[in-house]
Amino acid sequence: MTRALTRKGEATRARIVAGAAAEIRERGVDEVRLEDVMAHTGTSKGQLFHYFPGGKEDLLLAVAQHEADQVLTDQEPMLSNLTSWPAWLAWRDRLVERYLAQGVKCPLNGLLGQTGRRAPGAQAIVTGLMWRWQAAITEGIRHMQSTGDIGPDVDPERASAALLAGIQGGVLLLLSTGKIDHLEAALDLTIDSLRASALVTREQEGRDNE
Amino acid sequence: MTRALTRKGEATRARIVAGAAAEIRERGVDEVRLEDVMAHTGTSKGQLFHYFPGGKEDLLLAVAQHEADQVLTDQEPMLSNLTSWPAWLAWRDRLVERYLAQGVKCPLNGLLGQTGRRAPGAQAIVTGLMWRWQAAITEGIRHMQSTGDIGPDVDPERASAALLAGIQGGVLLLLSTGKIDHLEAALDLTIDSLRASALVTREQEGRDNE
DNA sequence: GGAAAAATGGACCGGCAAGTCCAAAGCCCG
DNA sequence: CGGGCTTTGGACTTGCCGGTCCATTTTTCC
Repeated sequence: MTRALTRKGEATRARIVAGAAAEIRERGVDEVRLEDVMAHTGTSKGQLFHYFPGGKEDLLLAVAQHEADQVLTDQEPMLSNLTSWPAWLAWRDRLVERYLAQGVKCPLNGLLGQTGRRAPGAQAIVTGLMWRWQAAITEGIRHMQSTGDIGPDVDPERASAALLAGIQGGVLLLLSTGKIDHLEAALDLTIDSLRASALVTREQEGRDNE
Repeated sequence: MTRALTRKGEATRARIVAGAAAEIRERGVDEVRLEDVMAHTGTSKGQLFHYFPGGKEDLLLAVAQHEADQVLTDQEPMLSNLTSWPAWLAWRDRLVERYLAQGVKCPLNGLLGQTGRRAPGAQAIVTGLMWRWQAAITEGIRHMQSTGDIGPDVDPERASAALLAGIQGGVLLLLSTGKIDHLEAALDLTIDSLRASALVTREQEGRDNE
């Protein structure tokens, strides 16, 4: 049922999504007019509604999915290999670098809370993104626990929840203040505290051996 | 220059701001029509433009200021008295309680990033809010340092930046997932790590005395 | 090579909501 | 009490923009 797209159609559809995404990053979700997308991608209104029968909302959904996936791929291969402290730091640096470059243009920014309530699908996409993101971090913490680099008292779910919150808040503060400091502080302090969890354990072990 | 408002005018203006704020909390910024505000506050279009010559944007600005102030007053008197660990916990509880109650309706949510770029004033209001918020936390940390409840190695600016990021991210994740867990985790783990900073210092002192 | 399906272009419609305007009413103060 | 201000009501204008529709061209596939 799904397919009736020729190769050309596929390409056009992809061009529209990419162009719309760029436009949204530039201007913001609710500033983008279908007309802008048409101009930016060299397409006509007929095409837009051909490929996205649900109109704007439909297109927005596709863009959101596209961008959500992008967020995670941008963190690879670091995010999936949080297996040593240098790897964690590399991941941290990638995040900072990425968001510094992105600056104030957050494509998914508009999809939260009420803004996203009108499009339940968009909400779901963001939720899914957060879920996958946190799962990857949890995985990393578990691995570090297995090697003794993170103390066994740390609750991986809770710790990853806190770390993800720090990241999201850091980005949000970057958006509103233009400063990267909050993101850096949140990452560094949270990661440091994970490292400390192992040290404390080791100290205790050391003491036990005395 | 500022005043040409009679008492009645003042009251009407306040009624409009309060009503618009309520409407925005309920429906979201970009879903609210001037007409809704009129209906909700029993006013006419003439009045709206009389009190807010700049139209919708002008009104939105007033509402934003109103809500930003509210965010901080809601945390008082705890926020200004972070002078003992019980006080910190009380503040933490207040935050959780407040955002749990607010749930998914964040009035300032829409003002960030691109959405707020069209209204530079709104951006400034949010930035100001964040700045004041962080300053209060910094103050609390400094005080705890002065009593030895937080280690001297902690950088108050950096720590408060991280904590604020955790809070913002926690609220954002509450908005998108409906779960309060992230906010709680961020608050608890960050505060715990502040407590730990004092313990480490004490341990070191203890060892120095050995 | 030709029919069916997909892709494209763009004119047109319709509704919605912000903002304008002015006339009428009410309030303040000498 | 009366003139000039503020306040109020609401009809009207206006532009915008999403969505519809159909005619034309291109592709696909037998």
